Amino acid sequence: MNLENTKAQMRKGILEYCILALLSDKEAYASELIQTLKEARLLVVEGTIYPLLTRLKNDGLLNYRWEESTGGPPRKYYMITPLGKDFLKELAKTWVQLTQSVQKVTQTNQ
Amino acid sequence: MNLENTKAQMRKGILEYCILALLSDKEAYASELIQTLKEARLLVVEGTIYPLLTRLKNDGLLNYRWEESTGGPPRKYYMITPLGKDFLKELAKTWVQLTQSVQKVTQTNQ
DNA sequence: AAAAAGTACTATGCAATACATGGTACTGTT
DNA sequence: AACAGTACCATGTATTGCATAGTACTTTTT
Repeated sequence: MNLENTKAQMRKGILEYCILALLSDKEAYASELIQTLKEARLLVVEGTIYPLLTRLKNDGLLNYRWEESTGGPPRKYYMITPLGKDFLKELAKTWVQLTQSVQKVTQTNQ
Repeated sequence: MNLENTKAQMRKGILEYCILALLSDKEAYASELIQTLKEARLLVVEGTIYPLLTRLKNDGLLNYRWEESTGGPPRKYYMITPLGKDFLKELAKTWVQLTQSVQKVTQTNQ
């Protein structure tokens, strides 16, 4: 049992929600998302985010377009789809309910 | 991509926290924990909780004692250890930080 | 001009975990 | 004796975060 591992487990399933939320605000490419999440102390790495974006795109929650970069290779800018917005709404509800449940269960002690 | 699946993913890693929190309040056996979590709308099933309790026990965060039941087979009452309490404190911190991060990332939209 | 460094995307494999499923064992009721 | 209810346990599967390694393009350094 290791704390870092448990932290990683807690992050599971939340990334989808965070990424959809960020992209519902404005489109972005992968490295940009990593940077934003890092600033919010949500550590994410390339090996996590690229497969996740591909998954979300394959499921019709995201789309992307290529854009040339001033330096470096072209970027894939991801944007949320209407289906993605619907899904985001559900995830937001789920998240609120989950935090309430955890609150309820953990409040008795300390 | 399926909402129920994503909900399950969100629950991941939170169960450990919830169970330690419940057991820090008072000892309990598996079916009792399932019932309590159910009442908090945190759905858990046997196949999830038994391996989890065993894992926490093997890692020294929990202990148990057998107790005869008035009806049915004897029960394993689990209780938290000092190490478990330390771990719980860390998990509580982690959870607070995580919810803050999610808040930060998801607040811009809607 | 060639080499190095930086940026961005992609592919593969592993480990951890929630859950489905099926099974064992004990008690009390019919 | 058969059945239902309670409680615990074992095995296999799917999903997912992450480590690792690799490709491709551009700019800077030598």
